[in-house]
Amino acid sequence: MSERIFIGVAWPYANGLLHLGHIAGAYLPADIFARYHRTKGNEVLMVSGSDQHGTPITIKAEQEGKKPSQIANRYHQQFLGSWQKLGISFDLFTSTGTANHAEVSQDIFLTLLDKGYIYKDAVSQPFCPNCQRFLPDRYIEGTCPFCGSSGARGDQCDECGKPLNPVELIDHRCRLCGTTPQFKESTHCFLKLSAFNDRLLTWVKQQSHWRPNVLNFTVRYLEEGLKDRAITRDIDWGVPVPVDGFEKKRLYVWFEAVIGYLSAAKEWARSSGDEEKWRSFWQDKKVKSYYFIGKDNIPFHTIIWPAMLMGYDGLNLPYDVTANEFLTIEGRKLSSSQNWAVWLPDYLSRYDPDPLRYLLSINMPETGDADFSWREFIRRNNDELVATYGNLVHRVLTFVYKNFNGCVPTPGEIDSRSQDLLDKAENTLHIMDEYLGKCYFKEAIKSAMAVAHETNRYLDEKSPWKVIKEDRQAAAKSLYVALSVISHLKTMLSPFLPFSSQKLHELLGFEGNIEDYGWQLHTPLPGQRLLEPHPLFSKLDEKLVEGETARLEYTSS
RNA sequence: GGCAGCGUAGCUCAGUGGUAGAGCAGAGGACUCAUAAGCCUUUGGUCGUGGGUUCAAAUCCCUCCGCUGCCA
Repeated sequence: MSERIFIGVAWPYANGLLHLGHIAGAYLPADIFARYHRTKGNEVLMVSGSDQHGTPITIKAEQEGKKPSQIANRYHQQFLGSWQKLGISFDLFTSTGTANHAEVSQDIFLTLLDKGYIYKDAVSQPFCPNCQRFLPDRYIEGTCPFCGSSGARGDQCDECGKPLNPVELIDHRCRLCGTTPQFKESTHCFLKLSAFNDRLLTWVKQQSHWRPNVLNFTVRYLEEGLKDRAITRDIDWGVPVPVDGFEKKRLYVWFEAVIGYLSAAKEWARSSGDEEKWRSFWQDKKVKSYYFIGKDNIPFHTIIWPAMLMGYDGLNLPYDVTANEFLTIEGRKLSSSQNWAVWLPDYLSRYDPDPLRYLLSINMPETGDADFSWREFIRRNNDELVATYGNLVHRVLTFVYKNFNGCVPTPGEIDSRSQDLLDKAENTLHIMDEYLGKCYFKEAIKSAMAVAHETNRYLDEKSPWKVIKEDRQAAAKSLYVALSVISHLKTMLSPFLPFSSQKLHELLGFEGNIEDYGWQLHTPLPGQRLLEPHPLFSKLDEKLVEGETARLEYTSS
């Protein structure tokens, strides 16, 4: 029975590069999940896009003397290149800068306004009399009242990390011209989150399949009680507020960005030629919607976005919000501003995608923070990916290629030891079904690797290189079984290691796209022609550890 | 200051009431098809500290220490 699965992935902010934390936290698990479901024959819609709005982008633009849209576009192009190289298979990766997104956001806004879930209220806002404009928190700087640093911003002090309100700053001033801001009344729109508190709590408590950290965090948040939040700002970069008198205001990013999940689905439908197709993912109650995000994003996806959807009515609520924990680098918290990170474009310029996908899969921050270190990366690549799996494939393929004219041998009758191994492979496929369906990625890939391990053991027991001298038929049988298991492994590992799986698919003499062969075992046929074997992965020199780690130290300030 | 999480073998991590686990690193061995890879055997932990509940605790409760995150 084919299912339909909607996959929403966190929207990366278009003011900086992607790093491994983003990948381990959201993009890789989402991609594994999408590939798995597509291989099973399910209909998948996986979308995301770059988040182009917000003051960090306008500040960066002003610093560089460019338009915000130029900054956003530059990073958007970078993102697209990274997805392609890393094999993150979005059905659509758009941005919040499209006319479609503005239209969809305004529709949701107006509907919520109309239903009374959005109301207007006056608030006091910092205003620069010289620039004649209201100032977002980040446009105010001054001296931090806690640590005395002179470069603190209105939202936070980078030096000591304390969050701040603009009024708390000592000697606060406009970041653009240095004038001391006044406080002026401004009318804004508020989302009436308080109206959804009870409904959300009832709904959330039914989600027993959510990860405990997501569920607990959300319940506690709701039990404390939601406060209404302003969803407009006095800025000119963003989605216009479709209300008279709000011409100089914009929708606040956290309200508008989550709507991207819906607007992207609509854009995807339009470009597929069937404008109404988005409905099959958003209005069919049987569809399950999954959201892959980092843990810092939980309340937006388990509270705010569901509240907006409840208020709008008629669209599917999230089925699961799989928030991953954080990735640390060499034991230290990742920090973009301190440049303590491994940047994805940099990684991809020097290494293959699958080794990274492997490491981040088997050491995914699913239930707790996980660490990335270059030493561990190289070790996992050399001792596990190359030695256990890659070498298994290579030793079998080269031996068969040399001794059986490059063709799959004919097995004869299968003995019980061989049958046990084949059964284990088949069982593992079912076990992985179970794990992947629940988004347990670590356990899933571990069980596949256990099959590779078992197959190495099997080969040593059967030692076809010795047996072939007296009993060619017996050697043919064990090699045929090994080839079969390898063929199964390429399927099991394909959501995790798409590039090498496709390569192995071809080495084994299969044609076309591995994904089209389905989530089932494909035994090569006796006589099937193999391609000349080449190793799937390469060993990495351990000396790289030193260089890469030093590079990290050097670039971080 | 409030809330939450974490602290398990040298390293990276599993393990939520019933005789401490995996991989890697270390030691020894048999093999040679393979990217000196693979296979077998093995060393190694009073599960952060102190207390409590229980027939039984890494696992539940409390104290403290250390680290992290969120909030104020």
